[in-house]
Amino acid sequence: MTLGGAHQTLRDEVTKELRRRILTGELAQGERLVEDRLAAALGVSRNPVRESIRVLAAEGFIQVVPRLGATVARLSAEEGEELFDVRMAIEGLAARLAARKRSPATADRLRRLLDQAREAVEAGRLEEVADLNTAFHLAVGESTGNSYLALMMKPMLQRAQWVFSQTAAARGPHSWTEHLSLCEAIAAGDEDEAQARAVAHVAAARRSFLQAVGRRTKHPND
Amino acid sequence: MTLGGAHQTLRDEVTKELRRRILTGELAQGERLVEDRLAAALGVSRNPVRESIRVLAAEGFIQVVPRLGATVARLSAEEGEELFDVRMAIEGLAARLAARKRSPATADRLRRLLDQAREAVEAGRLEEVADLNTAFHLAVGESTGNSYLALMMKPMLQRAQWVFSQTAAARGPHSWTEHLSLCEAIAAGDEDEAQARAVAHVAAARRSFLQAVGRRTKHPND
DNA sequence: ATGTGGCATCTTGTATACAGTCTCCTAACA
DNA sequence: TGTTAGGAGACTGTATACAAGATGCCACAT
Repeated sequence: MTLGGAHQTLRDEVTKELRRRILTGELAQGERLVEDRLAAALGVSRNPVRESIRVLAAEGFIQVVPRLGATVARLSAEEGEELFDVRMAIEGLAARLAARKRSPATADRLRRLLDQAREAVEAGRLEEVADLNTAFHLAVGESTGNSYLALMMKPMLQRAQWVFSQTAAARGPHSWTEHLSLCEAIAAGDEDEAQARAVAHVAAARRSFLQAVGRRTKHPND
Repeated sequence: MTLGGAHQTLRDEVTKELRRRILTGELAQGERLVEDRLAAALGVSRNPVRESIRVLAAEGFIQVVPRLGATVARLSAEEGEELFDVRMAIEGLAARLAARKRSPATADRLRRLLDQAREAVEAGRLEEVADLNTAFHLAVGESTGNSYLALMMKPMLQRAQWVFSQTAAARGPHSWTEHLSLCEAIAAGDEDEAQARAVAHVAAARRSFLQAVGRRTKHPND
């Protein structure tokens, strides 16, 4: 098949590939996903494609209308902005719980991800930077030991990555500094500070987003 | 087929039916889900069953191990308790945003759901009570106008329903009173109060849960 | 010119078939 | 008695086939 590398199941490979294409914009918002064509393009049968579509629909990347077919979901500016409200609540909680449950292994893992991200930035590997950014946020969620939190954060963070890639809203070195300070607060076990820094980080991301889409928030008092 | 009623697609019917069986405990934790047998039992082919399994796996109800098969997820007491942390964050946010965006239609809808729940309680229709409880919480999420919030809340609330059904932790009339006061705070547009009441409601639910599983929380300072 | 009915085509939904892998039992051997 | 090789059965992964609904175009009528 066209998909490279060692794989477990075609279904998983297809899911990853479709998700990647959506995140990078290779598959545009609203684009129709015809099972036959996707299957042929990926060199698989329709079955793995169909199962992938269900998964990505559950994650909110694809909209399915029975009998009519699947399309890449559309992402309005409002929907993009709304996501930040959810992120602040969830990632604030995640940072707090991660700080509460701090361990050297966790701190190491977070710092290592930040190192990798810095390297990727210096090498100009943009797509990898975005992936590592998401991985860092997810690692915070996983280090809480709260399995459902981690489970729900994964699609949320991927969606956040999508929001940024779709609006061409990039964040500069500020983001890295914010990650680092969050990491240290977690390592220090300072729950309040960790939550505050996570919330501030997401709020800063929202400002970048709003600037990119050229709108003002209607609720500046958040 | 065995599944009654008018349906759009078998896939959706199967998903609903499997979810229902998991929520009611008809399908027990850890129980193996053999595609062939499920398909035969529901009178459909394996394809709709497989697609359903992917959806329910994404929702966290089913665990899938490639080449080994699918099982109903296991829910430890710890995982049950952890869910309440997420719920407090998310439902607190939902209540706040619902209050901010209040409308007569929203208030009507919430009150109507509470009425139905009261009727179901009086008629002793337990399963319906649980469904209406979930529906109320979801309606709060939907009335925020934040589509992603509503999307992520749905599986979360279904999981919460599962947690309660699995631990035989029922809540008495307190729950109804708490819903009512939350409803009024939202209708009044009092953001702080709405959030506080939602958080308090979930916290009360957690106490019921902990009492049912006979454990003490390790973090009474939340 | 315009609206409408019907047919051809495309696409999804569902079922069936086949292949590969995992499990478990059995039996032979140390 | 314990251990391991082998093989039968069971189940998942993937592909293909068929059924049915949706779309769009064209001819025909007005």
